[in-house]
Amino acid sequence: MRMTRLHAPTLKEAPKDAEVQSQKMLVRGGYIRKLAAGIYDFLPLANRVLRRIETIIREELDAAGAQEVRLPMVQPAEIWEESGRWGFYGPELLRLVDRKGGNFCLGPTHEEVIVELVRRDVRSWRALPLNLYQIQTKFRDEIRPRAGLMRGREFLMKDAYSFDVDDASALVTYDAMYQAYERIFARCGLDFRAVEADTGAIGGSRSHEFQVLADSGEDAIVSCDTCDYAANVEQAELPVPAAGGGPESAAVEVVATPGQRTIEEVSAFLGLPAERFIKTLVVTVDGRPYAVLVRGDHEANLLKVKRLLGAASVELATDAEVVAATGAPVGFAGPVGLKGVDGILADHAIAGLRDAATGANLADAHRIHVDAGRDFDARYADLRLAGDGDPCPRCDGRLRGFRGIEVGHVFFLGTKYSAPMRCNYLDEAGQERPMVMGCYGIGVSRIMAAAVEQNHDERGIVWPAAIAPYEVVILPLQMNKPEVVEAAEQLYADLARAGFDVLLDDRNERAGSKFIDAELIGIPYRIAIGARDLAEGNVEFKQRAGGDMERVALAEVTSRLQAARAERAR
RNA sequence: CGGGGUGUAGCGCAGUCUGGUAGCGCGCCAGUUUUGGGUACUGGUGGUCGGAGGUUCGAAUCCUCUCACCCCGACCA
Repeated sequence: MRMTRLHAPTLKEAPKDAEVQSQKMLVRGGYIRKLAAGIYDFLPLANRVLRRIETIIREELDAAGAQEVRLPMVQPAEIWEESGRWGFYGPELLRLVDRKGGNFCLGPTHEEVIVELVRRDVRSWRALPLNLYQIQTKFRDEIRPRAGLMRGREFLMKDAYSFDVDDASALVTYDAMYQAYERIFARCGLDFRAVEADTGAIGGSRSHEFQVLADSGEDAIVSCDTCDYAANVEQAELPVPAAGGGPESAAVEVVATPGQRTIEEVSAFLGLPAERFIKTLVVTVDGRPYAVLVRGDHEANLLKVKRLLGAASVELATDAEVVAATGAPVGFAGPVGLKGVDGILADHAIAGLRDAATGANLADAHRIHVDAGRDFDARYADLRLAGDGDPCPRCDGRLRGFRGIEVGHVFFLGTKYSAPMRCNYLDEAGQERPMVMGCYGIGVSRIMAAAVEQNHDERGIVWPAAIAPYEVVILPLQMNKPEVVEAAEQLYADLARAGFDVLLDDRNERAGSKFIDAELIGIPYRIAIGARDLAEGNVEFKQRAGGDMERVALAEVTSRLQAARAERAR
């Protein structure tokens, strides 16, 4: 491709609404343009990157036995009512009404559509397992789209759905997809971790996220420094700590703490370290108030509360609800004598606490010398959020915290959709059974952004070669020197013939502009042709990812690039 | 949805307080010049000042309403 023909409008300055590096660089490099909040145009360079990612996905999924389909984006409400999600999904589901008054939505995901497709035509155990996937634009009306492509409303996604005869077979499929995912992200040149994850709104019983490690990631994950345990912090389990205990403290005493609400304030005021505090959160569980206790230096994980109680919703109580439950303003709740709640739940770390401090359920007052067990009772469980430095639940190692960008997610769904939607088959005994499903997503456009987040420098993008829009860029440095232009044209033709995706910067620009744009766009290999070196029959070869500038004979360029390719493949 | 902020040329911004009919840098077009890290100079193109209504002799500027976008939070996962 010639730069004079390529529609890649590069910018010197990033638009002011760009927030993260990937967004700034993709906009500046002429890859994307924003049309509306969370909705982007993909220009030719971006389209090429997306296609290369798609190709890797298709190769690996086809090899794993999946088949590609294309499903509608506009979906009728009926199938969502049947699965129970029409009422459940919330405003994130963009709903439409057609001219006849029929209700539809833009597909945020395709479980309903695929189940409708499969149950219609698949009746026999002989047809299973079946695994279908598509690569398609999805729409989720996010309340707040942000971070460019990383959390848009419209985005490109690969979604796959598997159907098996039983759990054992479905787990084999799950593992095959898990391994295909590892190959896909590795081939894309990403540094990632597969982590145990919550199943969330999709539902199901087993789930892993594939997280690209990047400081700008929205997700917090922990990974053991010794074994291979890794999990989203929302999901991460913590081992039950050794029972604390110790001598009984003095009798509980109420002390005045005027205006001191946060652990930090009270800790400073009373001169007690945060780990001697019992933090008391009032939460509303399916409409009923509960107290959740965690140590002052810990954070509660409300998802764990939700799972423990099997609740549909758990949220932090409003100020009014706190007052109703504790009789005191927000900031002074405590477990001692707490009557206004349906139950008191406490993290394991609370069990051994002696001589602790906590809210007094009175305005401007706290209690000290509080002993767990003596002064209050609670139901103990693992309720806190894991973090950097916490013990691993599987071995003696320590958990380390990372930020991640979720680029893939695999779910073991079981019969969550197949049972209510009657997606059944007949087994060998002629018995009707629900199919056992799995679903598997990859954020294709998000991979593009994540790759940039993980691979850039101050000058621009540094694409992993496997997903770069072009492999080589040729820069003729003096367009007024016929021999330079001629050599560049010849090399361009030769490299194309040798099977390289090559870009020729044939613009009548100065050398500086060409270098700067080539670095911004991030093409892995750069061949600069200048009159001085050319007189000796040489050109300059440089890899975007680093390394020194190499002087290479013009005739050797193709073999030098082939060597670079081979090096990469190792 | 709550809080905060911004809308003026393709991009980045000044002008708004104190009303007088729109400007700077970059880009783009033409020419000259230059040619190994965003050359220099000259000339030029380009704007319903987010939109509607109002006040006024006169509104980018003041008032009312409205839309869009961004940030923090909640939400989602």
